[in-house]
Amino acid sequence: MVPQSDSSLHSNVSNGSPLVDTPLIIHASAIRNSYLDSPKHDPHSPVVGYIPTRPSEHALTEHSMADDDICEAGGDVEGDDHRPNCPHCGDSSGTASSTPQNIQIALNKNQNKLIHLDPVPNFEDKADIKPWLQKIFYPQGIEIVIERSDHTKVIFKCKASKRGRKSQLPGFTMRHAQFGAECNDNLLVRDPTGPTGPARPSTEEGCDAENKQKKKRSVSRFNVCPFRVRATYSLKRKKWNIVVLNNTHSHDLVFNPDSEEYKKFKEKLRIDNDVEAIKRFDELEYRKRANLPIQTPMIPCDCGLTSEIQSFNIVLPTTAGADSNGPYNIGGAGKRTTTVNNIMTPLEGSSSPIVTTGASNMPTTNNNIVKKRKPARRPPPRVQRQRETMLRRNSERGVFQFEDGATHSLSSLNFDLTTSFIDDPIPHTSEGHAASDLTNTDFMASLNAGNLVDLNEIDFTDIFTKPAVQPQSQSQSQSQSQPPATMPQGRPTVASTNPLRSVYDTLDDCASSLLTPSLDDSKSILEANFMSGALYDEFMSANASTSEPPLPSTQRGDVLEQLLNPDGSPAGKDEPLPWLHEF
Amino acid sequence: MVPQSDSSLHSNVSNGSPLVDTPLIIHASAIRNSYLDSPKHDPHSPVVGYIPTRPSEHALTEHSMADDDICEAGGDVEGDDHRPNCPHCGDSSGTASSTPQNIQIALNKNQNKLIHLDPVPNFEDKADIKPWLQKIFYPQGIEIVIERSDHTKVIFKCKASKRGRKSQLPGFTMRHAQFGAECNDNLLVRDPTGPTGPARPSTEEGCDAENKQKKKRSVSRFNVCPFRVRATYSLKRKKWNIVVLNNTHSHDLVFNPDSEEYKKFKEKLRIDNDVEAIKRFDELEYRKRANLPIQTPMIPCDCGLTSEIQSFNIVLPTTAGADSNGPYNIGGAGKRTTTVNNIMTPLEGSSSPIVTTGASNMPTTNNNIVKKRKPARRPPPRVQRQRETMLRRNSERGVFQFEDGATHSLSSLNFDLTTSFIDDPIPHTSEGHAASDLTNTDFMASLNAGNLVDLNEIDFTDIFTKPAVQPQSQSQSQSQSQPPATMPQGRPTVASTNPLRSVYDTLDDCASSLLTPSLDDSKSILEANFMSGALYDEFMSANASTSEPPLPSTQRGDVLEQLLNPDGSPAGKDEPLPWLHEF
DNA sequence: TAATGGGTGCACT
DNA sequence: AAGTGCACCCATT
Ligand SMILES: [Zn+2]
Ligand SMILES: [Zn+2]
Repeated sequence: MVPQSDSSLHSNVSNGSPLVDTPLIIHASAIRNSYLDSPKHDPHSPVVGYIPTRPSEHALTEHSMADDDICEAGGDVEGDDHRPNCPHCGDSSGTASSTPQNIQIALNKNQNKLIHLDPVPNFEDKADIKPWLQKIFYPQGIEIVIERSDHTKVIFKCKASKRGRKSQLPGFTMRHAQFGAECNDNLLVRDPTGPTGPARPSTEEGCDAENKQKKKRSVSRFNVCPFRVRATYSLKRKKWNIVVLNNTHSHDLVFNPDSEEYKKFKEKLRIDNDVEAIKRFDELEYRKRANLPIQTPMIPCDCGLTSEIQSFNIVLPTTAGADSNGPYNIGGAGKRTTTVNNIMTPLEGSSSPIVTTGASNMPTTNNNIVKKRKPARRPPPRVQRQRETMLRRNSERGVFQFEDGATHSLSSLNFDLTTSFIDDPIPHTSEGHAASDLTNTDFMASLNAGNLVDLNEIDFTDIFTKPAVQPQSQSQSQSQSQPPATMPQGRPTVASTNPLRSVYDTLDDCASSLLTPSLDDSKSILEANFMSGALYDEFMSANASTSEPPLPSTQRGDVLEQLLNPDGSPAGKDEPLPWLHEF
Repeated sequence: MVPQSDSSLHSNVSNGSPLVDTPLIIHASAIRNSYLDSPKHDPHSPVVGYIPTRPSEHALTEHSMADDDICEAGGDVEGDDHRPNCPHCGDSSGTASSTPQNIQIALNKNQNKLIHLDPVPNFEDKADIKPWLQKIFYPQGIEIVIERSDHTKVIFKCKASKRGRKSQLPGFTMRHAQFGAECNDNLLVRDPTGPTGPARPSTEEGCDAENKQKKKRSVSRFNVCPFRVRATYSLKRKKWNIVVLNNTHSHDLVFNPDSEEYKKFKEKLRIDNDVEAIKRFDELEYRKRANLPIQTPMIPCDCGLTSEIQSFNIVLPTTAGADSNGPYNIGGAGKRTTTVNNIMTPLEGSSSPIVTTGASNMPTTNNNIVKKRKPARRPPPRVQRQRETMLRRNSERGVFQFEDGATHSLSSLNFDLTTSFIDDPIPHTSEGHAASDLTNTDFMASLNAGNLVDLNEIDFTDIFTKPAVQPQSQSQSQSQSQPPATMPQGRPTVASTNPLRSVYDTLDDCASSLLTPSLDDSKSILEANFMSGALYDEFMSANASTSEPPLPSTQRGDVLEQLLNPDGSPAGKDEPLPWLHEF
């Protein structure tokens, strides 16, 4: 039934955050996998535009022409007729390709914020997805857990933060103060997020002002973070598709190398002999343990608008339609929003409306930019094979692209532990948790100077594929000398602090539903990405402000060399890596 | 901290239903297991009195004297000093026995409604507990699921009802209408019960009156039923203890033989060759499938106050302290309360106070009765062995005892499917779901005529014990000719419709937190108990009003006979049992 | 410590 | 953004 479907859709879009989000375009990063394999997710769900990558070898030929298309999102407002023909959108016909006007339609509708991680490995096992995602999100300070899964779907979300008092973790644990009793009865009402945790309402004990200070109120801290990663398996395409649903967090992003989950993850890397990843994470761990405010650069964006990614840190005010009735803790976030918005955009944390429709607010010039950029970014089909390897690499870096064509990492990482970890779902009225002033424009801008091309990245795709698939991957990894397809060919990296204010505004709109509180300025804001190591080198050498020495050459050995000489890399993760001491 | 403990306690008592409940005394039914093994539950939680059974072979000798004691509940109001010395209450000293004044103290406090299922099998495997409980609760229309478990604890609760439209179950499924959009935003706030389900708030779509009639609002129906069964393993005693926490339901009790869980349960019975149980459930199934308004008699009470068990069906109004802030859906239940109370006690669904303190309302005579009965019911330690078998039997019948000494089944069962199944946690303002008028006083009263002694009950304890333990059980089952210890020795069954109004009132108080809505009078009210078959026979023959023919003799063959001749019983559960046609 | 309470990962349905 | 059954946890006392 249409009403059924529509209402269903609304529950996700309008209810959750009825805000109008600008469509996001993932940076079609690397991989041999055909985007044609992406599963059709809920046709009623708004689909974001994306830049498809090269079709895989088994890709349907009729889809190869979609190479330059943009799978734009169909808003649920008008209906679902204007479904794009993008395979991501579930179009199995594969005959019609998305047209520019489709993009316009998509942009002009209320759309959810979905980020397609298009080229993903051909996971043979559902269990391979999580490690792959962990590689991407751990460096971003995001610990993912499975919210739900079945044969054809895995929903990831942020791990619930440990509530209450001091965590059991030894060293510094970002465990924050157990938030005082905030009388936010509405919180749980608004937060249906946690599918597992019981919604412990703030009962009388919780809200009656100065009741027992300890507030034993079994603070069932509902997991309110709206961030989701949805992996769906398309039986038709026989491929997993991964989409970031809400690139938004109700908490700080903190990499915690002490978490049990991370240890398991790390152990798996060792078992898989994933030396490159091990190195990367050893680096991360060292920085973390040394409490070094080292800033891992975020994945630079080829559009030169990297700094705009900061808008992701903006907590938008509750927007029209959602206000405090949304399923998410919009109301609570609204308070933080004020703080955050003061940083990026002085929206005054109003539960309003500045955000109407992302696309509508977006100047057409931006749209045009998107459209214009796509072709430029997309090499002709004949370079397909070469690009695939590079695309995969970037994919593993967690590189994504906005509609403006900018590639950004999904989130920022706060390495500094001094920050009171805001895992408190209860919206403190600017309790200080959301202390904020992201005056790191310089930092972000400096990232633009980084060289985006990394020829020494190891291909991690094989890790998640069964040995049988590895030969293919191996051969692909040989073609590392090719620049990543994510890099606009011949298109110069635009170093801009705020050259495209219109785009900036667009991003703000896009982040209308973001809850991520601002990061304390006292802490270092880090944009880390799991495969940013080499990029980091480039960045460090190119960016004097951070003045970080380049990583040792071991970081960039070619694939075979590293695979054959796994011990050549500093695998000891608990002892400071020599080359890390330089930081 | 006392305040800490108190608040914790209140969250269960005062918050959930701050009503003052009269302590419940389980009918120390059969089993060889020593009551000494019962775990000490939260010392701050009100403990109900109980009649301990014989200590087991490994029972501490110093506890055998507690045989005639009553483990009374210590209210959390005054503190926890007056802890009874009952092993159930966690008193490991075992030296001092509960005194009558202890009972008085307990009765005079606000107490939780805890029902100890004292003699339970010595489960060797945690997984054996659920089937054992299923035997007890399935016939009562209660499908239990595990809410949480670990090595030392299993918490059961009612299975969440299937929400939304027609269930997938073939025949009649008591799935009711997907409750219309009741704007009960508070509901979820008040219902922290479900530890697993997300609290889907009634968002704007849910409450904005006539929004899409379908109300797709992914009706996350929080599982609001407060009913809990807690099985805890005492490392000290090396024994499992089982307690019914809230003998209260936010829904009708309907036996659904079509549920998958039930089928599994039934299959397990077959695997275990539990012919007697299979027969019992075949009978239940037949009645259900035939939609026969056959009334399975509730377990008669030896105190002659069986009809008072009906108070369990009373939904008490939200009481002082809890009102709508309780963790449970008290507010919603309050509305139903009106309906229900109109039946049993015209409390006018007020959130009030007729109920103050169960004990205080209870005449001391009742307390005296309890005290007096204990000795009479408790044979001297020397008959210990013999009684254990019988005790176990009654235990498996789910026989419980109130402080008044009456033994009741825990709940009533509504077999009639025409009833709109009230699994809607959202409190309808007397939407008709809680249609009610329990004018079955005659029926209930007639139950008192039933013969309580059942010498033909099979001992099911073996079923849940490993084969290694079976020999013991087998030998025990030989002593069936012994009357169950639960039967007052020489004490006549008191047939009373309402002879003890004071006790009746007490029971009302006791049920102050009950949420179970009234049953439609148009449906048959059934008090079923899994081992009630033989009792049923007695009842049928003794009670002309129901005029049910006695069950075939196969129902009462002795243990060995049935075990050796499992095929002799009508195991075909899908075909009507011949002897059931008579109903 | 044992006991008792609760959060939450996550797959089953 | 399936809901929930269930267990592995953790926290408190
Ligand atoms: Zn998050
Ligand atoms: Zn229930």
